[in-house]
Amino acid sequence: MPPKSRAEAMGETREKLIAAARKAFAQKGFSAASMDDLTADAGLTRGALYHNFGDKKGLLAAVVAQMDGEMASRAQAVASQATDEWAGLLAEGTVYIEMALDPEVRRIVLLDGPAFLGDPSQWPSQNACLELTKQTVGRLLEAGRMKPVDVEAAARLLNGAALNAALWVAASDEPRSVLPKAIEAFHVLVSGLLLDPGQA
Amino acid sequence: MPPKSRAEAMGETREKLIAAARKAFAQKGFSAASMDDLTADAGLTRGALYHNFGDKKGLLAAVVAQMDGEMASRAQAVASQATDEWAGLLAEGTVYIEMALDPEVRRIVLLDGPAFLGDPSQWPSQNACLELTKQTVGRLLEAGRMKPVDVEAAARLLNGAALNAALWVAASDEPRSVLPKAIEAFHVLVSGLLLDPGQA
DNA sequence: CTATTCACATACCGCTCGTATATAAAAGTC
DNA sequence: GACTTTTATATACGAGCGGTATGTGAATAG
Repeated sequence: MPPKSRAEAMGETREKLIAAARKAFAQKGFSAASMDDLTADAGLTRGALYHNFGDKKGLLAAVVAQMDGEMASRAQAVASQATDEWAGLLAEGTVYIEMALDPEVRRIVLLDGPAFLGDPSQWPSQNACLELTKQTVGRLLEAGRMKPVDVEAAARLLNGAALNAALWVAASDEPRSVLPKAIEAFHVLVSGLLLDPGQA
Repeated sequence: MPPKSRAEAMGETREKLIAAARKAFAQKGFSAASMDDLTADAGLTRGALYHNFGDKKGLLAAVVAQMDGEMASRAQAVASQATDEWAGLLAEGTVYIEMALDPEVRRIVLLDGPAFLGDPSQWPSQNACLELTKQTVGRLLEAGRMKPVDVEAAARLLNGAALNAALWVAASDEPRSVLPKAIEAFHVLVSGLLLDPGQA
């Protein structure tokens, strides 16, 4: 094994810290997670953390960016397998709801992220999930299949509805029985955007 | 002025602390707000706070309960003036969006509340806003004007969409020009729940 | 009038984040 | 290849935080 170059060694520590932070933030929440414990868990100290991410919020931003990217690519993979654009939008929303059942996603991306980093539209990661939904909505509008609405407004409402549905499902006593209700209600709600109900 | 009874004196300190907390939480956010500063601002010390609310989260819960109640009563007042139930639901959602433009509401009820107290459906305050929407949806379902969906699911999705729309509006560069877009998109989306589009 | 309760203040402790400093290894230079 | 510089990480320190344990004086009860 050749000696690691400086750049790739630093990349590894960044990955280790982000992985440890993901676990700690998901388990204890952002504000209750200790940076001493977190860095020790990664075999490092706070020195590495401050050098790489500036401060605690910088680390959160990096974690959120990573998870947001993962979520978006998964959503895109699902949507691309749909038969048409409209089915793709429905599938995209559905998979957002399902992904938000993961406690890690819920706590970090949906709760602590907005509370400590501000609105997702201003995140450094550019919020890949929201961008993806905007593109899908834009294509549907161009195809003349949707009522004329503002693209960004529609995307925000769709994401908001999906994510809130997921929070509800996750907090319920029997998530597995509540999930289909949430998905069905989401589909009904989204149908309001459809221009010609006969096409649905 | 007669000497204050013990009970009403305690009520006054509770009110003073809640008022000071509302201001502090809105300005600095829950986690950054200092309980020493906050209580001193109310002319008290942390002793009063721990005696009345148990801990910092207890104070947040009390603040959220108060604000949630205020929002629900305002929404009910607006909805009750609508011509029919359907218009009432639309008006209710619209006023939620508008209320969420208040920075105090946004920060405390929409961001810090869920992050530190968990899902709104489990708040001690019982979440009056959500309850109100559920009742409205329930009446529309009984009247046969809505597609058959789960009441709670529909209410959660509607609130989620409205609140997320508000977060988007508030974070935008020109809230005043974006607000009507959000409201219109909300109305279009909600129309998906309507059974007979001709009635809208 | 005495005894008790209790609402609030004070004192203290462990822990946390951020910074300032130290160190050792890689990278650059000739 | 030796010397200097850069820099990625570790260490040390201080200010401030929340929570608890304890003190205190006024309102209540008998």
